[in-house]
This record gives sequence, C-alpha cells and structure tokens, in this order.
Amino acid sequence: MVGKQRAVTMKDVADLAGVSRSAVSFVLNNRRSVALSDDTRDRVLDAAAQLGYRPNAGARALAQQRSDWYGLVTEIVTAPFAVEIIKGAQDRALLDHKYLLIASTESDAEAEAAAIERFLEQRVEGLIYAATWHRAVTVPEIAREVPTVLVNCYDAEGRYPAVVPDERTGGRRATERLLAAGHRRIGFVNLDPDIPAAVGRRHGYHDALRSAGIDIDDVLEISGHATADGGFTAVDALLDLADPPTAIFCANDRMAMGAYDAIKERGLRIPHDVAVIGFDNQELIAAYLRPSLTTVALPFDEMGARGVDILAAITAGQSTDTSIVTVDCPLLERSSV
Amino acid sequence: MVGKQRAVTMKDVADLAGVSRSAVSFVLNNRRSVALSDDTRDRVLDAAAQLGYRPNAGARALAQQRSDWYGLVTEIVTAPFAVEIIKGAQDRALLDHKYLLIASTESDAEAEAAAIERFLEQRVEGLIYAATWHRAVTVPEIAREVPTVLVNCYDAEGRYPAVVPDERTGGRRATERLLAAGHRRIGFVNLDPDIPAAVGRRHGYHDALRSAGIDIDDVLEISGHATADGGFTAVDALLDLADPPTAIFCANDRMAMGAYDAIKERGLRIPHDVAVIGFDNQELIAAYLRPSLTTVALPFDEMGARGVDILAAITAGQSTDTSIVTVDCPLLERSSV
DNA sequence: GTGAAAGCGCTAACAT
DNA sequence: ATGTTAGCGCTTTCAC
Repeated sequence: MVGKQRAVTMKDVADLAGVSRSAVSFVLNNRRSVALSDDTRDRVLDAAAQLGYRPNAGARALAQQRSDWYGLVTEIVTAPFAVEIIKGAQDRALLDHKYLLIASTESDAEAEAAAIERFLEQRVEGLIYAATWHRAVTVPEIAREVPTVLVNCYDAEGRYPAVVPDERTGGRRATERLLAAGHRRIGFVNLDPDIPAAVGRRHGYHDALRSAGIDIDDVLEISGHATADGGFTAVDALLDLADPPTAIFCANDRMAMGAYDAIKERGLRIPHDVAVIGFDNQELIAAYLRPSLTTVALPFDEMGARGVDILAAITAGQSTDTSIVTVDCPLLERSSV
Repeated sequence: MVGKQRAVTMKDVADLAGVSRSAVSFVLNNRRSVALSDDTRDRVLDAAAQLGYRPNAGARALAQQRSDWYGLVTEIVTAPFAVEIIKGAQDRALLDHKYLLIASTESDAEAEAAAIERFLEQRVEGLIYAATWHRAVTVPEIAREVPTVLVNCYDAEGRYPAVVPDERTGGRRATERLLAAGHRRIGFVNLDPDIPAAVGRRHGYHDALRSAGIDIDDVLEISGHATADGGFTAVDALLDLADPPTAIFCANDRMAMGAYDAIKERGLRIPHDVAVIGFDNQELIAAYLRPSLTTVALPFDEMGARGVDILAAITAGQSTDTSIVTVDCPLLERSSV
C-alpha cells in the first residue's frame, strides 16, 4: 500500500482548475441544468485526472440524502441457494447504480433484527429479506420502516410484496418431461408434505398426469426425508411395488442422488430401465451424477433480480402493492430421462 | 412501510433533552473522557428512546474519517467456496465492529478493477481479494492504494500478505488416515499437476508413505480431469491394475464421487473392498454420498477470518509484512474409510 | 455562465 | 461539567 496521504478532495480539484467547488461538482456529475464553458469543463477534468481525484461516496450520500444501498438479509450465507439470490439481486441493482449490503443471520430472529438495525443506520433505501427454502416467514417488525420485499418466502399476513418460485408449474413440467419420454407409470418422491415446495410440486405432478389422462395412483406417491438416504429408501420401496414405476420424479436433487443408488444397486440402468428427474438443480449434484441429472431449476437469481425490481418500483413511488409474484422454474435437460 | 417522515437527528434529541448536540454525542458514544452528570445522561437517553433516534452511520463515518468497512472482492459469488470465505471474514470483522462490502466479479480483470474502484470511493479501510481455488493471481494495481490481503491465493511477486490452505499437511493427513486403516497400497488420483493444490497434496501423500516406510509406486498415481467423470476414469484404470490399490485418495470430492461409481460398478464395496478419501469437503457431495465420504476440509471460513486479522493488524499499524500464512486443513471422518 | 453559501448529520477540540 | 464551534466532503439553490 502507498502511504496514507490525505485524500484529494473536490476543493483541491477546484483550486487546481481555478474554479469553484460547485463548478467541479457540476462537471463531474454531468449536470446539464447549468451551462458551463467547454474550457472550464476541460480544466476541471484535467485537474481531477491529474490529482487522481476520487469522489467520496459517503459524503455524497450525506449531501444527497440518498445512500444508493439496499440491504439484503438472509439466513446462512453458506447455503448454496442464498448466493444465487445475492448474485441476481446484485447484478440487477447495479443497473440502477445501487449496491447491496449483505447480512447473514443464522435464522436467529435477534440477529436478524440487529442486522436490519445496522442497515437502517446505514440508511439503506430498501430491504430484501431472502430465505433459503420457500416458506412463510416472520419478518422483524423493524423492517417496516423501509420498503421491504421478501424473496423465496412470503409473509403469512401478506404485508410485504414477495417473490417465490412457481413450484406447481415446475412440478408439472418435470412430470410432462417424463410423459413425453413415454412413461405412464411415474413415481413421485415428495418432501415433507406441509411445505409450499411439496404442495406445489405435487399439484404440478397431478396436473400433468390428469392432462395426460392418467389416473392418479396413491401407491406411486411417497414422502421421504429430504436427503440422499431418504431418496434411497423411498425409491427402494417404489421399486419393490408389484407394478413398479418406470420413471421417478424426485422432489429434490438430493433425494434423486439417493434414488440413483437404489436403482443402480438393483442392477437397473438410468434412464434405460428407470428414468429419474429431480428438482432444485443443485449444480454440484445434478451436473456430476452419472448420468447427469435432468432437473427443474429454482430461479434464484431471477428471484433476486425481481426483488430489486420491486424495491426500485416502490422507492420510485410507482408501486405499493404487496402481492406475491411467481417466477417460472425452467426444466434443465441432462441425461437421466 | 411507514411514511417517509424526516429522520430524527441528533439535534432533535439534544433539543428534547435540553442539552447541546455534543452532549448527546458524548452520551451516545459512551465517551468517558468527558464527565457528564447522570441526570444529563438519563435525559439524553430518554429523549433518544422517545424519538426513536437512530444514528446515521454515514454521517458519523464522514466526521470520523473512518468508514468501518472492508471490501471483499471475489470471483463468482456463486462458487460454493467463496461463500465460506465471506462468512468467516464477516464474522471476524464484526468482532471489530467492521463490516464487509462484497463484490462478485466473474474473474474479469476489468470488472475487478471497477469493483475495487467502487470500494475506494466508499473509503473502505482494507481489501480482501479472495479466489475460489488456490493459485497465484494478479491483483489490479489500484488495490495498492489501501491495505490488501489475499485469501486462498497469493501474489506471484509476494507484494501482498496472503492466506492459503496447507495443502501438503492435508494430503499427508488423508494418506495417514488410510495407512492407519491398514492400507499399504494406496492409489492417488490427482488434479492438474501444475496447480498448488495438486503439488501440495501430492507432497503430503509422499510424506506419509515415506514416513510409513512404503515405497512410492508411480503406477498408483494418476491425474484426471477434476470432475466426477475424471475420477471415474482414473479409478477405473487404477482398479484394472495387476496389483490394484485397496484404498484411494482422491484429490477432490468431485473425483471421489466418480470413484464411488467406478468401484460400485465392479460390485466392490466401500470401504470394505476399497476405501476412499476425498479432499475439499464439499458438503453437498461428501455428506450425501453413500457411504458418506471421509475427506479433508479446506478451511475457508478460517482463511477469511485470518485475512481480516491481517487487515486489522495492518490498519492498526502493527504489521506490514507480506508473508504467506498457511492454514491447517482438518480431516473430516465419515464412513468411506 | 459562474460562484457564494447553506446545509446533510455527526464528531471533537476548545472554551467556558 | 457543559456548551460552542469548526469541520468532514459533497450538493444545490440562488444571487450575480
């Protein structure tokens, strides 16, 4: 690092250029409202370049009463999903020259409130409250002091706008892919049946079967622990059926990972003997399984971006409704169907 | 959100409490240098609470000429590893009441420089430049304007302090675990032999064998593409050997994932017939493989924390050396050995 | 067209 | 012990 010389300020630039500070401000911010001579303009620009002037964002924020920041609160930054939301939100925010302050809280209400408090002290212009799995959440009351949007979760009382994945269409899409491959007997390994993901994906599964004129057979539906072991056990049971499925829709990729083992241990081949489709598109699993896993992607980055869209609309005074926006879950074709 | 009433300022508190702004500042910041009567103190505190006063962090930073921020630049925020570094750094920074500004750049030099420029405009007190895989990097020159530390990477010319994993000890540890289980013929599936991870892990593998008095057999070492497929192919070759290994050390978990398939397809069992050990501890893989994978963890969170340690020391003027710090890679026992 | 001056909210040296 | 005051770096109105 170079020594800690006093930073160059706008005054230094003004002095060197032989103009007033306001002139410098106008030039540097391209304020067209005031007309300045090209000569002045050039002198200022030259002076700034020569001194290596760098604006002080904090001072500007103070003067403008506008921080250009949004705060993003999420549980466990280390969850693979949270990161995609962050990325999507960050890229979208950048378009508006807004930046993201990020706080990770281990889903501890107190830590969350503290993080939000800190954000408010930084005068963030809006708050994104993101969850790592789709569900109803309780947002700390303090969040109401600033525009807030929920991502991958929603307020049970509908007090905040929210962005969530379209689980149902995703479930339908997965099932339809299996149907398109000629399967008529399709097993479904679901998550804990109470969570929104399970409810939605199951609806989608039913939608697709119904559209295809296939009767729903309860025997083919089974819930398991949302892990590889859970998937293994569930699929093992499914394959033990008198009339076993020829294709299996696993409600998440981790369970699909277990499904692979159950299928392979019987000497069956994927997708030749049994086709498998997952949900979530957990890169690390889906892309590296052998064969690679066809799955439905959760649109985290897009949800993050949509969250910022909403925040931008609210702060611009264009929107104030708190409805829940749904984002499409695209199918990712790989080699397991 | 509640309406946009003008924020309460310190002056409001002072007026309500009937004291000067400086008195409020002293009370709220617990400045003991100036003695104030308990009465004043209480009045201020009451007034602040009553008005719901919230300090303006930006204004304070401006006045104090201290932002309390570090900037963290890293490629691809969506990489599973980057996130752990962020978490570790964030938690450590919080201890000093410092916060992290995070920028994700898709390892594009221009975007990196732009991100750093933004950080400098925010007057960050230090910079953490983190990589998602251990290697030599070229940091944008602009970073030299502020204390900078590299995490999970290093400057080829040693101009910046750096924190990297102790790959060698990690490799030794993995191999020793296999030796402890009684194996004498241990295969090694390495990464691209030129990268620091490969060099270090291989050294460790040799160290352990040598200490155990086992001759190094080149036939047992093989490099593969760092994917599940690469692991599959490599292990397949290893198992085809006339005198095949009874244990395999895979230089990363993704390759171990492929190794599992290669082993299982031959009807062999893990760890009974062939033991497997990985490296990286990619949760999603290692914990969910069947059997779960024993592996060596990359200490990302600790590296992040150490990075902040160094930054704190530099800004406190206590340190100025640019040596490379090495962090231990612990063994994580699961069920594959 | 240009520049003086009054803030933005807070801190801290200095007086009282 | 308490209050006054001069900044911190930048923006923006308004008079010239």
